[in-house]
Amino acid sequence: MTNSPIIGSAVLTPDQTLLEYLQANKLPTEFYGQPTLDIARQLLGKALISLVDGRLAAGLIVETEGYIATIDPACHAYTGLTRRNAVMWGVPGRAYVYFTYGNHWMINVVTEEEGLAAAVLIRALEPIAGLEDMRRRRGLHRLKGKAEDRQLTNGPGKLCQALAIDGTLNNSDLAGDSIFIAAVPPNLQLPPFEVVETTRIGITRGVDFPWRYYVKGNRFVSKW
DNA sequence: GGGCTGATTTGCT
DNA sequence: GCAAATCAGCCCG
Repeated sequence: MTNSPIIGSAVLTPDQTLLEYLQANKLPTEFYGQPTLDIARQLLGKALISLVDGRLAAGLIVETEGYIATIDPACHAYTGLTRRNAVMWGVPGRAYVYFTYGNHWMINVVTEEEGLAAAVLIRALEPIAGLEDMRRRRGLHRLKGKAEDRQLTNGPGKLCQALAIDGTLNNSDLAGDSIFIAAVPPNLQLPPFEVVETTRIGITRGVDFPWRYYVKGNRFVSKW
């Protein structure tokens, strides 16, 4: 009960029931074959779920960025196939998880057909389930309240830590069991929102591409 | 709230 | 060697 989300009209959703709903509403693999930037927009409001160590943790995607190797110097695959970026060249609907800055894992959704390297970086989530596990993994266990909860998942490194996503999940199927993306039940959906389209964060090349998308006004967005 | 800086490892040049 | 799709801590005010 302490982990159950309370949304809108104070409907309590036991985690077990929520998990069953999410598992039944996974986005189909065909979804990921659409153009990358369409996917980046459509992922807003969908849930990213992790079932690691038997624990459910999930959040609504509120910020994404597209990366497309053919024309984008900021894309890891821009200069060609390497061992690190190999998953991006593969089939759509997989997770490209990589390590950077000596500390942080990042999760991307692989898009486009096999042979075209492209992906959508998931940059921020609004937590909807498993908040106590997120606090523990983030080292925020003693912190309570909304101000601190914002720190759980308002950045790409933070959300991976909160959901226990690391390199062992690289190339995993996003319609699979460990991590997956799904539509959420009505009581957990974001209220109707506008999408802000702007330039990407933390890069030094391709800085003018307006390939970052976020939910306008959502407080879990990393930067606005 | 904003700016600066160190952390810490991987993989490419 | 060094830059990297970042973050936390510290300073300032």
